[in-house]
Amino acid sequence: MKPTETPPDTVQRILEVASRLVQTRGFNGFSYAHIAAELGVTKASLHYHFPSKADLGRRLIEQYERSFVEALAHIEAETAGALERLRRYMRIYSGVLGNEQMCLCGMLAAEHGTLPAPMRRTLQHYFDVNEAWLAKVLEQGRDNGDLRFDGSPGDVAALLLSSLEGAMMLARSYGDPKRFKSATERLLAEFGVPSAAAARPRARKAARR
Amino acid sequence: MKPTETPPDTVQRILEVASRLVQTRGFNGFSYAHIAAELGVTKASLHYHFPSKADLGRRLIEQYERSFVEALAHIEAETAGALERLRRYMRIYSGVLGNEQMCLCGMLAAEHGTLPAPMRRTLQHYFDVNEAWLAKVLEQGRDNGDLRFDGSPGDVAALLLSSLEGAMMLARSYGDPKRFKSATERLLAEFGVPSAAAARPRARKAARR
DNA sequence: GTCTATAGGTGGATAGAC
DNA sequence: GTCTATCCACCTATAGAC
Repeated sequence: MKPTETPPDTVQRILEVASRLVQTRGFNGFSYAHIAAELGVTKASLHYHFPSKADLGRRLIEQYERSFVEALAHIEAETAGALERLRRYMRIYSGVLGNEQMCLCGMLAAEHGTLPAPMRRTLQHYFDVNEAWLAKVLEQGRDNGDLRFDGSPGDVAALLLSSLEGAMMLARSYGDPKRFKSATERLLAEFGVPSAAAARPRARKAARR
Repeated sequence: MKPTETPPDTVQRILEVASRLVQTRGFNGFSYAHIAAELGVTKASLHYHFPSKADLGRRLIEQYERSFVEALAHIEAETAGALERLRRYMRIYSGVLGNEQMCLCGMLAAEHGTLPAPMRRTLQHYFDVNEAWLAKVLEQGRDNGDLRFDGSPGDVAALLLSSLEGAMMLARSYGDPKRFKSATERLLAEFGVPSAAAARPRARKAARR
C-alpha cells in the first residue's frame, strides 16, 4: 500500500506542463508564471517543488531521458529487425512533432550557450544514450545483413541523430510535418537498406538522370 | 569621394554584435543591454537605429541572407562541379561553427514558437533560398552525371539543409567541430557521389558486413 | 545621433502566514 | 503544500536634453 503519496502528483503535472512549454517555446521562452497560470497555482508553490529554474530544467531532461529509455526497451521487446527498430525510433520523434513540439533536448541543444552547467551535463547524457542505442542497432543490423552502410556505427548514429533533430526543427518551422516524414524515409533508404526499402535494390537507382 | 557617411558605420557594428549574440545565445537569450555594453553605447541609442527588437531581428536575418546569397554567387563563379559546390556550401557552415556559433537561422528556427510574425516570414525566406540553391546544384549535378541520388532534388535539398543545421547544433552542444565534419563528409559520400568521393564506385560498398 | 532618466512590465526567487 | 506579499534584477521601450 502507498502511505501518503500525493495522488494526482503535483510534481508530475508541473513537469508535464513545463516540458510542453520548453518544447514549444524553449527554455529561455517560458517562465514559472506560465506554468502557474496553466495549473491555477502560484509561482511560489512551484518554487517549493523546484527551487530553481535550473533544477526544473535538469529534472525535465532526466524525465525525458527516462521515458525515452523505456520506449527503446519496448522497441527491442516488440521488434526483431534493425530496420524496423530504426523505423520505430523515428516514429517516436514523429509523434512529438505531430503535437507541434520540438524534441526537448534538441531545443535545449540550440540554447546550449545559455544553459546552467548541470543542465548541460544532463543534456549530454541524453544524446550519448540515444547515440549508443542507435549505434548498437546499426551494428547488429550490419552484422546480420539487415543493414548496409560505410564507416563506424557510431558515426552513422551521430549523423542519424543530428539529421532527425535538424529535420524536426525545420519541419516545425515550416509547420509541415511531411517534411520530417520525407527526411526519415530518405534516411532509412540511404543508410538503412539498399534492399528492404525498395524491395528491388537497383530499380530506384535507375531513376537517376 | 564619400560625402558624409558614418565611417565605421554604427548600424553595421550593431548588426555584427547582435548577430554574434543571437548565434551564441539565441534571440531570447540576448538583450539590448548586451549589445550596448559591448559597443560602449547606451540602450537608448540602439533603439534609435532599431526601434524594436523584432525590427532588429528581421534585419539580422535579411543581412544574413544577403551575405549567404553573395557567398553562393562566389561559389558558382569559382567552381564548376556540383560536388565541389556542395563542398564549398558546407564549408560556409563549417566556418560559422568554427567560431563556436550556430547558424543564425537554425537558431531562430528553434525559437520559432516565440518569434514575432515578421521574423518568421523572413526566416522562411532564408530557408527557401538555401533549399532552392541546393536543389538547383543537385539537379544540375545529377543531369550531367556528377551526382547520383534518388527522388527529387528538392527533397534531397531539404534533407541536406536539415541535416546540416542539426549537425551544427549537436556539434556545438558537444563542443566538438569534428562531429560536424564527419557528418558533412558522410552526407557528401551518400547523396553526392558514389563515384567521386571514393574514386572507386563499388569499393566502399564492399566494406559492408 | 547619443545621452540621462524613467516608465511599465516581467523575470526568478524568498519570507512567513495559514 | 499552497498562499500573499515582496524584493530586486532585468527587460523593452520612450521622452526629452544636448
